[in-house]
Order: sequence, then C-alpha cells, then structure tokens
Amino acid sequence: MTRGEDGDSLPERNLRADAQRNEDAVLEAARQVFAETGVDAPVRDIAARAGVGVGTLYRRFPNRSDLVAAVFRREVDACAAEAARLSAEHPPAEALVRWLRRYTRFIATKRGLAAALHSGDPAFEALPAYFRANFEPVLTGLMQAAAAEGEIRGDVAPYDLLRAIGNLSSATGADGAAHAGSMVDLLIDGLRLGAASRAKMPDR
Amino acid sequence: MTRGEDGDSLPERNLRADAQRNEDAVLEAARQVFAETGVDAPVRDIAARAGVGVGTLYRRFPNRSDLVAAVFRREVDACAAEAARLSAEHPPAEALVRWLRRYTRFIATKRGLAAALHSGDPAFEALPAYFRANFEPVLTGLMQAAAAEGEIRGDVAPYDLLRAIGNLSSATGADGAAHAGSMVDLLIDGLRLGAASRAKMPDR
DNA sequence: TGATAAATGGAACCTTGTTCCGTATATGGT
DNA sequence: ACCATATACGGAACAAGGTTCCATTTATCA
Repeated sequence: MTRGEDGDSLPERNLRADAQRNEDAVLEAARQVFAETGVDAPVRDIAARAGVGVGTLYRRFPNRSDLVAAVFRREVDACAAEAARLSAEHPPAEALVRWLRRYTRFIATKRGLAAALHSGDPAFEALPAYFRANFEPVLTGLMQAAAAEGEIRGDVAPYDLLRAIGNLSSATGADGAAHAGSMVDLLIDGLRLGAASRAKMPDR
Repeated sequence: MTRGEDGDSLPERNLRADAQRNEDAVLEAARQVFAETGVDAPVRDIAARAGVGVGTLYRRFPNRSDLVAAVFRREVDACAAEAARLSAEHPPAEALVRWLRRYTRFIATKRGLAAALHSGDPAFEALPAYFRANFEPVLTGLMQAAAAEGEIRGDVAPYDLLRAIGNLSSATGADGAAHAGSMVDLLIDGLRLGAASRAKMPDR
C-alpha cells in the first residue's frame, strides 16, 4: 500500500519538453475541432490538426473521452478566469454582461457534450461538479458586485442563471448562435429591468 | 406539391408476408437485445437474434436509430395499452399501482436511451412528444379514477409522476432494478398516505 | 405452373477507436 | 561536445460497428 514516490500529487511533471509541447498542441487542436465539428469529431482529425500521430495523442489521453474531458476542464478554467480580468477592467454591470456573453460562447462550443454527459462514461462523471464548482462562485461574485450598485435585481440564483443560459443555447441547436445570443440578451435585460422597475412595481 | 398516391397515410401496406414476418421478428429481437445490453447493442446481434441478415434489417430500418425509435414507440404503445386492461380487471387504486410498476419496468429497459435522446439524431426528435402524448392521458385516467374513490391524493400532476419515476429508475443505473423498485414503492405509498392523512393534517 | 416483382442474406466497405512497435530525439552525465 | 538511454513519436495494423450492394431466393398472381 506504500508508494515510493512522494511528490506525485501533481498529475504531470518531469515531462520531456517535446511531450509538453505536443500535449498543448493536442488540447488546442481538440478545442478547435470540437468547436467546429462537435465532440464527436474523429481522433485522427484532432491528431492531424495538432501535427502529431494518433499514438502520441493516446499516450497522453488513454481514450477519447479523457481528451474530451480535459478540453472541457481547460475551457471551464479559461472562461472562469476571464471573470477576474473583466471585473478589473469594467464597472460591475458591464463586467457581468460581458462575462455572460463569454459564457454563452463557451456553451455554444459544447455541441454534443450534453449527450456525452449522459453516456455513463466514467471520464465524464466529474464534469458537472467541476462545471458548477468553477462557475457558480464566479458568477455569484459578478452578480453581487452588480447588485450592490443597484444595477441588477438581487433575487436571481446564479446557478439558475447558468442553467438557464445553458438550456437556451443548447435548445436552439444547429442553426443559430445568433438566436441563442438574442435570447440571452433578453435574459440580461430582464436582470436589469428587475432592478430598474423594482421601486415602481408591486411584488410580481 | 401534389402527391399521386392517395392511400399512403399508413406507413406500410402491401407488404409481402415474409417481409412482415421478418419485420416483427426484428422488432422483437431488438426489444430483447436492447433490454439486455442497452440501446448500444450492435445491429448484427439484433439481426442474428431475429434470424435475418443485416440487409433485411436495413431494408426496413434505413439506419440504426430508426430501429431504436421504432422499438421505443412499440414499447410505449404496449405499456400504455396495458392501462385499459388493468383498469378493467382491478379496482382503481390497484390498477394504478400495477400500472406504475409496469411503467417502472418499461423505464428499466431504457438503459442508454437518455443519452441517445440528446444526441441530436433526427430519428429521436419526436420521441419525447410521443412519450408524453401516450403516457400522460393514460396515467391521468388512472389517477383520476383512484382519486375519485379517495384512494390517493389528487394534487399530484401525472406528468410529474412520470418524470419522477423516470429519474429514480435511471439514477440508480446499473445495479438495482430492485433498488429502483423500492423507491417507486415509496412514491406510491406517498400518493396513498396523502389521501389517508389529509383529514388529520393541516396544509403542509 | 411459370413469370416476375419483392425480399433476402451476408460478404465487403468505410469510418472510427485503440494498440503496437520500430524509429527518432531530448536529456543528463562525462 | 558526445554518448547512452529512457522517453516520446508516428503511423501502420487491428477490431468493431454501421451501411451498402447485388447475386440468389421466394412469394404472389395470372
């Protein structure tokens, strides 16, 4: 039960330079291909775009779903990280709106992921928790900042909003990122209207 | 825009006797195989079990998903049809309970279907509507009859109950039809308890 | 009982995930 | 700088599954 190595808590270290380079290339290629073709894109296509052989890809990601999950996590990280930048560069309400648009774009690249999530593949089991653990605090922060300035209403649960946008964007499906976008704008307007009209309107 | 043939509203007629026989065999084989292995079972297996070649199968179901959808519809029909029989042979409350158990069994054979539903395949698009259009009226009838006799509470929406059972059964996943079954029994008890204790308890 | 349209079966093909292994190269010690 | 060698690479080869094709068989009907 004992393990000789003591520092293996970080998933990958002592990686040869070319190996690290290739891993990055694969993740970036996969991100692009998944965004263009959906998560069902063939592994060969991704390897080709990354300029590596499939063997190299499989050395790092023992199977397809591991790669999909890794790309997903990476994109969650990137999207969540942007909140800090937006908060620093814009007033709260604008930061919130910009981030919600960014999040909408994130969702839009997830074609086919919903099906994968329900496939029972172990590689995907942790993703919903990862999603929530990263996005909920971020959006909570943005919304509280905007609400504190009276720019939006304060009675909307951040997680509900995350889900609502997710549903809106995936429901429209193939045709329109445009359509989804305008629906999301509607939601955002709703957030604001609630704050603006609160003084005038009764409960409902 | 005019169509010459006037009687093509029924999907298949003038089918040669052996063709009809084979279609039935394929559907029945698919039902069994899907129940045993899940909807991801290979087409070859189904053809083999039906005692036909894959060509025969594909002649009737141009692709895999058409077969899956056809089996699904057929099982919805069978399950819904049983409500009438149960109502005729049993008092309302018992008919309801028996049907809910039957419905639970129906759900249990749907391993993997949830993922397929979200896959975007056009063959599956109409299935949720078909599901609801067939089951909701049936369960509404059963529940109203039981409620009319005071056997169950009357404030549960049939569709909610359908969904609840669906979620319960799919959530337990691989191991236990037994576990799912006992959870469903709990639901059913809840339905009854609501009616029995209504006189004693206040609003909530 | 033929003539003929309908139906059959399963080999063959294509795409896609995954494995394997001979070859190439980064790296650390000398 | 150079070598020894553990690491990593590429892509051919394999397996599995969906789908197509067509030579052969069979139901049907006059």
